[in-house]
Amino acid sequence: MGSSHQLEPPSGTRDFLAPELRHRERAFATIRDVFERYGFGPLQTPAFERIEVLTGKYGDEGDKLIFKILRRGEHEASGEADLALRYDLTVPLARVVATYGSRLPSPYKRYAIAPVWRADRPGKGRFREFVQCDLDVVGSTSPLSDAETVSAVSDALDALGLRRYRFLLNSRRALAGLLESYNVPEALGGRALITLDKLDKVDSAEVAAELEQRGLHPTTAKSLVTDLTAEDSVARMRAALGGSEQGREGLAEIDEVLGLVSDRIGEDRIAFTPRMVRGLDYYTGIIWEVVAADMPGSIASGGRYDGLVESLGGPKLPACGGSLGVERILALTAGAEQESDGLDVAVTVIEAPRPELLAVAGDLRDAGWRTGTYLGGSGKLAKQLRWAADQGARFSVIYGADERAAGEVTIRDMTTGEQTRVPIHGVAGHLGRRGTG
RNA sequence: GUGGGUGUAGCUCAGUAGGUAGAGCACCUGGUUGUGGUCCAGGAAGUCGCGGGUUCAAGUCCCGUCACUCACCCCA
Repeated sequence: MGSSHQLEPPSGTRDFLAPELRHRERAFATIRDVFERYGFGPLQTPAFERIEVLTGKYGDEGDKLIFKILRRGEHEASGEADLALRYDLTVPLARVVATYGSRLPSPYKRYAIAPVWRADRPGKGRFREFVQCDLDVVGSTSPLSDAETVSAVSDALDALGLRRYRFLLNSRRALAGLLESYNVPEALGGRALITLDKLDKVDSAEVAAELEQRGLHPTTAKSLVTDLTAEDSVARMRAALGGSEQGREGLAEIDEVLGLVSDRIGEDRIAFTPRMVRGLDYYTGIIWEVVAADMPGSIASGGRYDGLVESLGGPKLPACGGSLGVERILALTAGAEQESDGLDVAVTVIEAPRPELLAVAGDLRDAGWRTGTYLGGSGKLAKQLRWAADQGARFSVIYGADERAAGEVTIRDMTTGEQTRVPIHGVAGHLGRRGTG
């Protein structure tokens, strides 16, 4: 009845009813199992943090997207915020490491599956409240830690049944080297990289124009765009990066990670992608993201952030990690395996409710069958069978005057319509255990 | 945050030159007093997103607002 939108959840947030929630929780459990198998342990932190912990970590754009919480009490009138909802799970992790330092195992490998909030404009596959599945290694500079996070994310995607995805691999150092090789002034570097990131969506001439508009020399802009879009762009990049110290370091770390994970996750599933740029300011080395067919944006991402813990006042510890965007992954796997949300067995109630019905239902439940009794107000069997069918029940139990007199119940197979009379205490025995046929 | 589109019954939508609303599906009841998924008959359901304006009269025109949506921005 056409009432107001006021009662709907705020835009960019959702209510989850049973079928969808089950699907989600199953996915979370799958991911958690993979992470545990890699030896990561769980961590839970508060939904909100002191605001100064969050600001300045995500870049200017990112800061605008932080949900702020106003001060309360006598300071309320000031309109200032002193707390904010977490924007991701990585910064809270860095805060934990800064707080507990040496009391944590080293390296510290942790995962977290929890909601984060962004004051973003919602859109397709884009929410203001969504769950991230993060895993990170703090305290290791070994390329193995980069490789293992990539590998774990890949395993998780496989376990979720995702097929068509690819890792794009790059390095902040390689990007810095790239800018150096092409003589892009440092001040323009950041914006130039973001512009380059558009190359897969936008026409290359437009990208070149935008680069010029940002202050690059026309010749620089053109050669950058040409080299990045050429057939042999990877070869051209490798050549260009060879001319700079940072470029060589970047290439080396990229090759090292590629060499470590290619066998495990498949060579065709990961590639050095010179134009791939990640927005978050805190990355310092390897960066990667996962793209999937039929989904704009990325479904997972990560990288190395060696300076973040220290910037929060903690020890100078290297770190790397990654995060899966389950919301987007769930959108891809939804419907693929539609779980029946209802009942296995529906127990009808023709006469007044009787204890035998609960006994039969109890036996079935003990045997693992998801069993429901009719709780509606109709005494008509037709209606109750319809209810049973709506619930997706494979069997219905019918218990009326006839059956009661004989000490039996009728079991109706809802797909074939076949009916059998069995002794009232033999129902579970007749159907067996759930799943064993 | 910027620009475009949409907003009519639970869902998908129609609504012709402004004259206070329609279809399909779903739902409910009955045909079948103990048998669902077919069929037939009937029924219920909308202050036409919200607020204001023009008009004798607005779902229809104008302004505002909110929501959703597409592109940009950014991201999972």
